[in-house]
Amino acid sequence: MPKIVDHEQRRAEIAEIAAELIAEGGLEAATMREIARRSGFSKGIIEHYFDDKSELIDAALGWANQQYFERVDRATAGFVGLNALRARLKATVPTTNAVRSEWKIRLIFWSLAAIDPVLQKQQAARTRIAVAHFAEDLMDAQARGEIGRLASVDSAARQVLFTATGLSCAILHNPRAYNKNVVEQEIERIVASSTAPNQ
Amino acid sequence: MPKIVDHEQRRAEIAEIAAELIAEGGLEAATMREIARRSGFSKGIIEHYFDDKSELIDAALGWANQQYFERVDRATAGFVGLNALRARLKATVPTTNAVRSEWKIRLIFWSLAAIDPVLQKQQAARTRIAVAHFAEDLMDAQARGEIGRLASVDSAARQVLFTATGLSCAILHNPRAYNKNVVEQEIERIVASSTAPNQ
Amino acid sequence: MPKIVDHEQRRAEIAEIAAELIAEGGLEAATMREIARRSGFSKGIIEHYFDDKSELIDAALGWANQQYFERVDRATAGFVGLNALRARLKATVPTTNAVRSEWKIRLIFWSLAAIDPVLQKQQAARTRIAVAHFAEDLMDAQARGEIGRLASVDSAARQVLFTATGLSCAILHNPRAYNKNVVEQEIERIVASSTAPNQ
Amino acid sequence: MPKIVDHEQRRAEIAEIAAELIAEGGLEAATMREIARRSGFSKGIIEHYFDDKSELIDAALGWANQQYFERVDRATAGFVGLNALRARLKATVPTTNAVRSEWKIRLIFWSLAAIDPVLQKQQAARTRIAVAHFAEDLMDAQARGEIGRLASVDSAARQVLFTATGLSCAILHNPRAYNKNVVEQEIERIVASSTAPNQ
DNA sequence: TATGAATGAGTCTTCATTCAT
DNA sequence: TATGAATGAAGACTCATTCAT
Repeated sequence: MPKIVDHEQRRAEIAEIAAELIAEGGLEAATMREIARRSGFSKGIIEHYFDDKSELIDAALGWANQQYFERVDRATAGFVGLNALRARLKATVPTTNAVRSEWKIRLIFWSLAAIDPVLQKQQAARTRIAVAHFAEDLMDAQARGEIGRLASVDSAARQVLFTATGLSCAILHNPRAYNKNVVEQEIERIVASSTAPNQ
Repeated sequence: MPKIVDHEQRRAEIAEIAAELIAEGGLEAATMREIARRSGFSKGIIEHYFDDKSELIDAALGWANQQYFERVDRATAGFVGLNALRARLKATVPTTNAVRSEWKIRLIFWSLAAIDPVLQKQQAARTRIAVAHFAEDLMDAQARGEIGRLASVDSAARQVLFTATGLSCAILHNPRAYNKNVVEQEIERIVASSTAPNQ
Repeated sequence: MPKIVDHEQRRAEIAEIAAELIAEGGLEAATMREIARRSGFSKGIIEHYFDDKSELIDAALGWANQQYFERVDRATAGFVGLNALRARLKATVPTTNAVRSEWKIRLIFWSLAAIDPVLQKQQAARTRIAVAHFAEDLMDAQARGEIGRLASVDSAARQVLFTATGLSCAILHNPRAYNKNVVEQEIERIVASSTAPNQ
Repeated sequence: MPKIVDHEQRRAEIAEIAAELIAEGGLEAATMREIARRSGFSKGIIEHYFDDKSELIDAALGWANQQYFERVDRATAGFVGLNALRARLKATVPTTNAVRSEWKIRLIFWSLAAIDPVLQKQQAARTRIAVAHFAEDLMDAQARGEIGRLASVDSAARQVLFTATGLSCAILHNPRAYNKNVVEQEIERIVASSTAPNQ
């Protein structure tokens, strides 16, 4: 009779610790040894749940991304159109430590994806999903008459994503320059600029 | 008298090789051994030019950044206002292999900077310089009457940078989706959106 | 369950080998590689037992010192007063290869301690212990009437230690000049001189 | 016409710097690089004066020893008998930084000599010379009637050397416990004990 | 399921030494 | 006489991975 352990939950637990370590000290800091130490498991047990280190890293990055989508879902719940867009942006941009960690991991993932074609495809897919979410908000806004007719919703959505990405990177490297007010203004600018009539 | 070698040039030579390796395989690929191998020098000689690996990595990142500024300078030479802005954006976005490499390195640097406060300051400074360049273009455009009066040149310049950043990341992870035409359209969109009258 | 190994014993085993190497060829000879080779273990396993090389060296020095105290305890067992003092001195002075090795290590440790304040404290403490043992012998001798009343037992004990130290260094560097008889005479001189009535 | 440089003086200059480095950080600290750096000469020039590193180390140790004898000569000049003995001891024991450095180097040399037969012979010779000097003082003291007839001058001289050696090591590792007064008492004790009538 | 002992490749770094100029 | 460029061996250390128990 085997001891009952939820395999998936255990994997997630380990992946989360790996993600934490990555956020704290980069990929190099996430050694099997340290993951084992911090999780309280032995080195062997981790190998039991993850064949490989790369598999573990994948899981850590996946975990971080899942956190992102769950958080955005919570943040946008109950909102539609421009308000949903605002909430989505607010939940995306690194203003809290949790989101900062997320962005650290994301940048690391991006730099890996810039090299590895497999990760590149994953990333392209994620970008598509993110654009789709922004597009949905914009279409709702259009439908509700909050904004005028956009020449291309998709194009506007991409602009939102791009600008939010650049803003997030800037915040990440200069958090002090971006307090709550400044960030809100920047978000308003993104919303206004992407939904301007002639776009 | 010792063999005559231009110390600085030799440093740049090695830094370039390191930058190449980083662009090809990430920081991990840039081992002293591989740098030595590819440069044709022995391992020891690299220590002669760089006290430390971190010093070498710094030099590699610095080299990449210098390449960027030199390239942008060449690209914008002879242009003013919106045309300079267009040229600057075109030279920034990763449409050639050289610029792709640059962006790979930049992302790695950013992910390091997200963790290391010293690099963070460097990056914040670079962001300021980049914004200043975009702002200059916009002010010229204003002065020449190419665009209307901007509420805030600095704000518009930041928007340009942010969007260009996001666009560049997207191109990096999905180069096929961004052929010459698409990229040009995106650049036009950035220009139009940041200089729209109500901004 | 993992392979069962007595962690402490294994540490002692490795420390002993390190001590041997140090005695044979100085600190420089005690490389991790050589310790691994001679112990029959791989290089990596030594890290498993010692975080650091300095920790390993500490252990080696500690091992040597422990050997010393155990040997002296055995040598003085059953003796009291002057006879204990004689036995203690005899067991201290490098007349056998084992004790020679011990003194080699001791000198290396002393030269390290001359530079490193932490080791200096350790050494000062060891000196105090050694003096205390000699003092005990002298007090017993006094109590038993073997010798007259000493002006200062502690002072006499220090003199014993100092002279024995100098003698040991001399023997170490000129073993041929100090055969069994000569050494015994020297020991007698130390005993006589430190317990002379007017001291 | 070659540049005029006093070969021997230059050697001594370099040897002194090496000795300094050894006293500060042990043998390991005396790298060719650091010696070159601190002396202001290039690495190559040092090789010009010393074929080998070991030759340089020898010179450094020799320099330190020479300093010792010169200093003792100065200290004992004008003194005879017991006063010369006292002055000699005072000049031997590490109460100043210069002498401390000397003892640090001496201990390092001793630990090398414990391993290397060649150095061992050198050291044995030095010991003989030191004993001879102490013996001379004692014979003068005898001749002048300062002390009674010694059973063996040589034996007493050796005792002086041994005790002074042990005392010096103790001071080296616990300088605070040995202020000027304590050291003078210890020296008096050495003199008294080695010249006691029944010795 | 779980442990941690053991391995060995690989990393950066330091160093004495050689040699062209 | 003098420089410092260049070499290559050797050092400590880290790490993912394997495996006996």
